[in-house]
Amino acid sequence: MVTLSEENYLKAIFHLSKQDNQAVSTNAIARKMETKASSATDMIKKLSEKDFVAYQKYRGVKLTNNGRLAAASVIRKHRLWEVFLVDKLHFSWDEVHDVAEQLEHIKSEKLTQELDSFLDYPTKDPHGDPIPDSKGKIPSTKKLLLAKVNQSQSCICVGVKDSSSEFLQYLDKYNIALGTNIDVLSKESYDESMTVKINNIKRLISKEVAQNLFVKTI
Amino acid sequence: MVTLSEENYLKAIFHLSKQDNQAVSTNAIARKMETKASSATDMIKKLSEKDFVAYQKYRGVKLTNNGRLAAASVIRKHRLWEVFLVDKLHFSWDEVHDVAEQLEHIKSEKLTQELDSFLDYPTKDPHGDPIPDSKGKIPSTKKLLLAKVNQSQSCICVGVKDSSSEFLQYLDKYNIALGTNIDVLSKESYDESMTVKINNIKRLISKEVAQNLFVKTI
DNA sequence: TTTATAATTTAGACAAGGCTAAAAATTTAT
DNA sequence: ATAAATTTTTAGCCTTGTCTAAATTATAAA
Repeated sequence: MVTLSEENYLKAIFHLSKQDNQAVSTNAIARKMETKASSATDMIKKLSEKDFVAYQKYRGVKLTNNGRLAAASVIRKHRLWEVFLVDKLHFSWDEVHDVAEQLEHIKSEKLTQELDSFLDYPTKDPHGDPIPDSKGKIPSTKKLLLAKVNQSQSCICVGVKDSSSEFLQYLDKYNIALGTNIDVLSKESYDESMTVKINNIKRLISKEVAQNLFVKTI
Repeated sequence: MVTLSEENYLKAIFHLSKQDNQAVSTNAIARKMETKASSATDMIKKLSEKDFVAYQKYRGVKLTNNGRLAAASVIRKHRLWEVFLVDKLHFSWDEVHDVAEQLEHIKSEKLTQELDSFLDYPTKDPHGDPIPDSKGKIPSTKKLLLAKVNQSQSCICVGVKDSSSEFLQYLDKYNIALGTNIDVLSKESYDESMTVKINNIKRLISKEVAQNLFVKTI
């Protein structure tokens, strides 16, 4: 049995630890939940008690496998309901959040499954965020080389193909790091170079660079 | 602002006071809510405080207009969701209750309206119960003469056609009053009399009586 | 019309979640 | 390496909704 409040905390922790399941600080959780650090500490103890998080005093928390599944389940429901509201009930994408925030806590395995089927197994919610499957697996937007990204598409840097220090230093020099947003403005067919915008600054990227940088589109 | 628990109590009171908005006892409420009389008393005070019920110590409660509207809104949502579950998500009529019990508390006027429209403005839920409209009005199952009720149907006494004192005295004598439950066991075609069960006692009702008693089926 | 029984309310306690203020641990800066 | 600043935890209190036990009021029976 997981309470409504616990579900909300799990969701918050999940979103904060996003990428590599890093430890999340008490303050970060409190900030996200719009509550006080002392309240967050109290809840962290409960979640730890129930084996949803691994907790060490003053060291923050990490989701356990258990906790990750519980969080994914709530997020799955939230996003499925968003699809329902937009696709079937004429809600606009900016109206769905508050209602989905309530609907995500409805407990019924059958309901979730049938809703998923009714909506024809969507993989993204109206905001483009991926919908976890019934096993809690999130269809990660798969990475591709920057060179493959189309004109006027945006993407986020997620890795490198060439991991030589020369290349990494090059990236560093031009402020390209994991998570950096890159807008592809135009592509030159002659030399396969591209003009991009990074941190609001236009740059020219050569074929060599574009073919060694992994991104995911957004 | 009405809490989840308050909504459940309002619903219980509404169902208990059904017909003519009679006063409902603390014990009856506690029984329906599967809780203790002392807890019911506590909640009754809160509901009274918020003007959802008129309360006199030791005398039970009646819903105020306010309370009736709030209760009807919850029941409306409950029944609309039941229709949704059965019509769109392949639930059977006996699986819907627990889920609808959760969904009925979702707060969003737009959601309710759009759901109503999506379902094509149903007037009855899958169990045949009427769905209150957006103003809280319940399409009352219209009354009919007892003589018209079919075999093995149950109904509730709601009025008389003949209001002579002779007839009323007759009804009194056999414990038939407003709200009395009548099960029609069988009908005799020869003289149009019927065998009914009232308060667990079998009785024969003549054509004359059956044609002067209004009931509604349940 | 008293008395016994049943219904209702009050008093005091508890768990869940949250808050404030103060103490303790960790980081950062000198 | 300390001192100062920040983060985190603890302690104690509050509210909601619930419970048990005891007191009070209503109702039914003799």
